[in-house]
Amino acid sequence: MRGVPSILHLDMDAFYASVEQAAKPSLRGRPVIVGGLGPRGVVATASYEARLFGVRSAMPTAQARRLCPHAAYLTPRFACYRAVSAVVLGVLEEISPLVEPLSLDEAFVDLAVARTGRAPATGDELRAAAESVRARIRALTGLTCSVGLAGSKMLAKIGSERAKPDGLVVIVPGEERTLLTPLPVRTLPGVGPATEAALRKAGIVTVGDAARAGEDELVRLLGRAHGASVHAMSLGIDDRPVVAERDAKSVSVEDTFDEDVTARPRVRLEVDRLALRCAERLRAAGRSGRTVVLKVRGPDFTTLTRSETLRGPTDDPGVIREAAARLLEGVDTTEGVRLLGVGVSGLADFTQEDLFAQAGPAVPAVPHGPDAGPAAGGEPAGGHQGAAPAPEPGRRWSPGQDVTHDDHGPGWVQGSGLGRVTVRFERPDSPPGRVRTFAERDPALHPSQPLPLAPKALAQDRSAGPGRSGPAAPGGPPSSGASGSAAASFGPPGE
DNA sequence: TCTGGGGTCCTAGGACCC
DNA sequence: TCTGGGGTCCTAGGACCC
Repeated sequence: MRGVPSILHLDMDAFYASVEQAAKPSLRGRPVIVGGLGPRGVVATASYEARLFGVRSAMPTAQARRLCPHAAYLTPRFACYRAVSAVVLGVLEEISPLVEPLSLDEAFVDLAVARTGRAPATGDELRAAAESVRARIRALTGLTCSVGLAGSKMLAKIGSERAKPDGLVVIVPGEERTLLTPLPVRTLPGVGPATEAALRKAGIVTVGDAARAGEDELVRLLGRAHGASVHAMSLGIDDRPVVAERDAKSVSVEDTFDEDVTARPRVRLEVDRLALRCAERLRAAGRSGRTVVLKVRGPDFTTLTRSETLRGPTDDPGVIREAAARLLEGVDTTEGVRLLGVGVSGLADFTQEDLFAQAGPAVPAVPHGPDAGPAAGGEPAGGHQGAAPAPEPGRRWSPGQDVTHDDHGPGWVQGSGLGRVTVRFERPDSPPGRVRTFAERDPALHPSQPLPLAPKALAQDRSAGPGRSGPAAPGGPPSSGASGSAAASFGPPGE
């Protein structure tokens, strides 16, 4: 808790959808939905135009299609979102060394620590710093964001929520309780559907109710840590510091199949693939871990996990694959599986080279008792039963994907099927483009890299300086570093 | 209309050790 | 012969977040 609102929470507005609209001129002002497009996909982000039809994040895409059939439905392009996110983080890091990213589109910043010179100290200076951040992000990316300023993380986040879209809300220290009291308990971080239901049963509906209930009662209802935390938050007490650089503690990959997979050999094959993908990610991150986790979700959506801790950390694909395979032998999949996942936790900073330590489990392997492998015998050796193949990255044309045609230049895939692909030829800085249709195997059509957003805005920013950053912006001179790295970071290929 | 993928943190029970 | 408490590690599950 601080006497000045020096914690900033920034949230990009409808981030994935807004990036798509910035990259694809024909989609501006239209409903855009980014997410999984398969039969079991869900919405990741809906543009504000799509929200008018009731489409929300986490909604099944099939439901979104009924609510808003005329929207553009696009597959996420994470390489592009990561590049834009890097530009945004660059802006934040210009003003403070203490930046804590929460995801590609959200971050906390501690404004009490300056990158250069004196940190903004008064309410007016803090507000000016926040407005300059918003203006700079807009200039560099063309995108809008919402910002909350408060004396704690919780309130800064509540502030940015209330600022949406494209606004700034300052929560003045001293007014926290008045603001919080009437809000639904669900507003507090850590209160989800289950906690909300448990509290409602006890007659606790608002933040004020929770504060009045007292810590002992909340601990009784929610358990030690959770109860104490909800109680403190309900009083506006939140001393969590902004923490930069947090090392990942686990790495995992998972796939939901278009149809449940029942054939045991196919289940084993998918677990193998996932284990190899997981090892790749681990190695790419330069990490290794001791505990291998297998995740299995059945047709009824119940999920189980099985884990095994090795004697030493590993990033060896073979070791991870064998551990995952051992774990699978202890799981009955005769009813079929909806999802499989493989993860590694207990991450170490270094890669252990000791092969002996990697060779086996730390505890005796899964006992080969009566319940060790229930399905092993009666498995129909059958074929693949129509289940869709695992996603093949990059093989098929997917809606939203960047492409280049030898004659027509850069564009993006609007749709495909029946041996044909439709492509719209436009760029972030062009007028809305035309659509052309090709054979799926047309040798002149190639997957390509995302183009940088708003190059005009970038050029303008370089020649004229930051348009609205105001007098004596505390972030120091507009660095060309952010825009330079912006362009550079569009280089590396996505998957 | 059934419900993605990547994470984090907490709880609880049993094993094992002192 | 019976009884005890604390600490750590491992496993499994669940809630929550974006």
